[in-house]
Parts: sequence; structure tokens; C-alpha cells
Amino acid sequence: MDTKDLLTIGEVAHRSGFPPSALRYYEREGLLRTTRTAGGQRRYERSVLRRLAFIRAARTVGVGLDEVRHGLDQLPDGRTPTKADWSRLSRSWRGRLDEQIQALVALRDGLDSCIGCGCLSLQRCRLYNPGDRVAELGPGARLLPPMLRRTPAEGV
Amino acid sequence: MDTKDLLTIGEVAHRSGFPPSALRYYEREGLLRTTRTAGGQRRYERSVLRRLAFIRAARTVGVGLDEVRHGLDQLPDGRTPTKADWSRLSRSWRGRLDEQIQALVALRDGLDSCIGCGCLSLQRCRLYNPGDRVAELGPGARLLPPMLRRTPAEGV
DNA sequence: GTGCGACCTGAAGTCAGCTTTAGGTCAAGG
DNA sequence: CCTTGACCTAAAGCTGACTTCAGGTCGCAC
Repeated sequence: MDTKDLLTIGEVAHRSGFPPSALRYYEREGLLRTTRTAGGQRRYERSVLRRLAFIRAARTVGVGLDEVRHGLDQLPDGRTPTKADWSRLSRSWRGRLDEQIQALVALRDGLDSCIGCGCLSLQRCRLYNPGDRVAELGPGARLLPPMLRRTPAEGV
Repeated sequence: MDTKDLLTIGEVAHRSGFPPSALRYYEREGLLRTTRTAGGQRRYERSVLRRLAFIRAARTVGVGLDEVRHGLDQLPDGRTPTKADWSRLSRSWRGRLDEQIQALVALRDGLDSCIGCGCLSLQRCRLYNPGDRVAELGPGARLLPPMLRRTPAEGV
């Protein structure tokens, strides 16, 4: 049995690099689950480390906790996730990363031709205002493409 | 003369897509300058639209306002920025975007081989923990590479 | 000259994602 | 049994980038 093979919050913190405060926070937010000792202290299964690695990678590229939770929710509930489970998850995230990369490339190239050349015209600029739809949106309307607005991020 | 050719905050908001509150905020933060009417209302020069386009593009890819201000500070003070001025600015930002793109590509490929295959081992994972230096950093130490920590962002 | 929409200011509020603080409790070694 | 470091909770605090609010002013058309 690995019933005895549980980790304290300090151990998880040390191995994952997340401070205990973040681990508690993630638990409150429903990204992690723990068991408790009789006295109420947290005990973590080893599999939490894998989840944390996923969280770390996702946060690094700027994915918000809501989205991370959705991703993790796709993992099986009772049993330990299999290779296939992680693989499925990975495929969906790969698409997301590809999108982000494309957006950055487009922006970089746009900057070269647009800001770089000094022609930055608000009405014409493809980068800045791809379809000239800006005025139609309400006051305070956001220009950011939905994809880019998904999350405020550390990553970037 | 284009002395009479000034824009009200409402006009700038409409043309730039930034709400007036954001324009006032950017002014307080030193990203924008304005002249005032006798009665104290803001009047913007047309060139502010170009600055705002730059701000928009930068924010979109996740650059923080501090960095944006630094970028804009490189523009000439008295005269209207020339093509060469914008071009110089663009070159420095291009490098930044290239870095970000590379980081995302690395992460995507890392996810493919690391999370995707189910092997996610904290001690070994190159993506997660490139040099195993994690435990040596203080409590609460951040793993994000400095480049990725530059700014919380909308972009990405 | 009057009406009224656009504008002004300072201060407070918001949101994400955590961290910090205060005031205790647990668990394991000696 | 006692000590002591690790752990617990709730609540408040923080940063960045703005938005919202309250209460008042401007300026232009009629």
C-alpha cells in the first residue's frame, strides 16, 4: 500500500517550488485536493506533484487559474491519471500554445511593417485594428482578440 | 497652423478605443501629455493616437506600463517622432517579441514531450525545472525565468 | 442666457493571484 | 511529558491596471 506514502505541505512545497500559501490557495480554489490527518493537517498524494507541474507550466505561459482548473477537471476523478489522460490534455493545450505563438509572430511582423515604418495609422493599421470595427463597439470596448484576453499572466 | 487641430478626450477615446478613464490614467502615469483649455479640459495632439497605438500593441503582447513608458521615453521630446524614431523603438521591441516567441515554442515542445507522454517527473523535467535549482532558492522562490516574469499581461 | 452633454477631480472600488499576519494547534524527538 | 518546529484558519494586505462614483464645471448650440 502507499497509504502511508503521503506528503506534508512542507514537502510538497519543497519539491514543487510553490510556497505553502500558494498550495493552500490552490486548494481553496479547487485545483487540488488533500486528505487530512486526525489533527487537521494536510496530507498530499504523490500525484499532486504532477498536477502542480501542470499548473506551473500553464501559469508560466499565462493561463489563468480558471482555465487551469478546467484543464485539470478533465482528468479522471477517482483513479490516478493515465498516460492517455495527460496526453489528451496536452493535445488541447498544444493548440492553445500554437495560437499564442501565432499571435505573437503576427504582432512581431506587424510591428516591423507597421510601427517600424512609422506609418502607424489607426484607421488603417491591420495590427492595431484588424477590421476597423473599433468604433462600433461600446464605450470602453476592448480591442484585444478574445484569445489574447483569456488571461492576465505572468507568462507572456 | 494645426494649433486649432486638437482633439477632445471623447474624440481620442472614440478613435483609439481606449475609454476616457484609461486616457486619464495613462496621463497620470506619464505615458501621455496633454494641453488644457482655459477651463481646464484636455486637448490632445494628433500624435497621441500613434502613441496610443503603440501602447495598445505593447499591452496586447503583455508588456507592462513601466516598460511601455520606457519605450515611449525614447521618443524625442519636443518634435514629432520621425520614422527613424519609431523604427529604433521597433527594433528593441522586436527582440523582446522574439524572446517571448521562443519561450512559448520551448514550452509547447516541452509539453509535447513531457506532459504529453505522462512522464512528468519533477526532478527530471527540463521544462519544469531546468536545472534542479529549485530547492536552493528561498521559500516562495519563483521558477519563472526572468524573461517571463517581466510583466503580468493580457497578452499571451 | 440657458440648457445639457461632455468634461473635470480625488477617492474609492475591482479583479487576479497570491502573501502576510495574528493567534492558536499538531506531532515527533528527547 | 515537554518542547519546538511545522502546521492550521480567517482575514487583511498587496500589485497592476484600470473603472466607478460623487459632486461639481465647461462650452457650445439655440
